[in-house]
Amino acid sequence: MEASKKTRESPRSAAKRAQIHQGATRVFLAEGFAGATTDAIAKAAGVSKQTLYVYYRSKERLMVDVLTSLLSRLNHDHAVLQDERPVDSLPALRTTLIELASEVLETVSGGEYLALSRVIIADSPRVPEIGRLWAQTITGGVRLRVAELLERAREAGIVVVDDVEAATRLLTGGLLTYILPDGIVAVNGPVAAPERERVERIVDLFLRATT
Amino acid sequence: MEASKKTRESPRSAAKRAQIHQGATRVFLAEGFAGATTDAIAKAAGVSKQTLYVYYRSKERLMVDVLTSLLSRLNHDHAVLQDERPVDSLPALRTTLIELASEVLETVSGGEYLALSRVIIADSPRVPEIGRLWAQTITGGVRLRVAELLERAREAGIVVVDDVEAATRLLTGGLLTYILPDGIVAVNGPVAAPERERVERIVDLFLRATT
DNA sequence: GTCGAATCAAACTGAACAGTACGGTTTTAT
DNA sequence: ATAAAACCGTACTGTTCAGTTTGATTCGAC
Repeated sequence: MEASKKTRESPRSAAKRAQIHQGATRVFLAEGFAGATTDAIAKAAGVSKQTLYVYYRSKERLMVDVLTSLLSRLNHDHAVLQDERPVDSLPALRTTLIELASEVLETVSGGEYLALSRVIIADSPRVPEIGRLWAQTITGGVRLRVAELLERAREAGIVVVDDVEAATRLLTGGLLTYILPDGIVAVNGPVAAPERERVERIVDLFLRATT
Repeated sequence: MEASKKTRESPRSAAKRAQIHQGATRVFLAEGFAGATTDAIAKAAGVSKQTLYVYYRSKERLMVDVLTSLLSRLNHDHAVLQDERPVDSLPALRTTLIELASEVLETVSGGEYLALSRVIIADSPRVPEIGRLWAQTITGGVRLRVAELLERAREAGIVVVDDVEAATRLLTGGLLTYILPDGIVAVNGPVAAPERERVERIVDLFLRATT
């Protein structure tokens, strides 16, 4: 038996809260902030509107919570952004970069990431901190990661780069063009991620500039 | 029915229409579609709401008109996208690419382009043709242009590129990272365009991969 | 000056929607 | 079994806003 006292705080049951969160995620991604009505969210979550307002004080709070979780989840899904990877030989660096690129492009070309980005960009004037978080999350994270890999490879004498920042921009930007200017407005489902071979060609081209 | 009489067409005076158009542009860029009220637009244009609805049948029509004009204007401002440029020597190619990059980055980092992009991205689910137009307008246009320049340079034996598309993506993407993932959510005015020297470094790095 | 077209200001209509109130039903703990 | 807590559905409130109506005023041609 638990001796926990029933403190009357906002969350009564974590499961219910998750259920609302989940329904709201679907509706916000599909409709954006303005387009998502609280009635629709309640219905999608299988919950009465009343209950929704017990768990979340306002529609805006709910959305910030939903977007933040989504960003955090998308970020943590990327082992390649966290794990140690070998860069101690040119083939190793090449493999690492290709893996990183493929994995990230996979995520970023999914309908979920694109829809999320659309919502965040639209509302960034109103909720600027979410905008900043978004910019840091995948694209920014990848840039940091690539910069770090290149730096290590340079110290190991594998590559020659006098301007790590420029090199990083070149590679990450080159990869993301497949998604970002185009996919963001391609509304009909996810956009096609470039095939592995194409990614390899870009990485190889990039490596020609650094050796 | 008599086809005689005077057909009451939408525009009565081109000047008034332009006046409304101009006011609406300001308000839409600042507030987005949802945030812009027709009252605010009428006020900004110095026109009564009544008159506004004489010239435009709905708020949506007005916005499509405004966005389309903006895109077209931004596009035609770029001489470097239209004019013939020399690529018959490596220094000439280099200069051409740097000029192209600088000019485009100048436009694209301006608050107007970023605000416009935000609005279009937000509403692309509702008005997909504007989204497509946007993707083709500057970023897409630059990509076509760079591809063409590289192709010509390759035929002239100036550079070695076995995959023009990959090379194009690498360069344009590398340049646009300065703006696109970051600037789009940086709401406080325009974002800093990279200085000339930085642009030169990216172009030089890119050229190392193609020679 | 006169007449009609264009414009203006302000009030109105109807719909959408965030958030609340309320009365009834289910769940959970004891 | 019982009561409290959580939940449900529906209806209500107040507000915002696109688009319309009204009725008055200005402008331009003749």
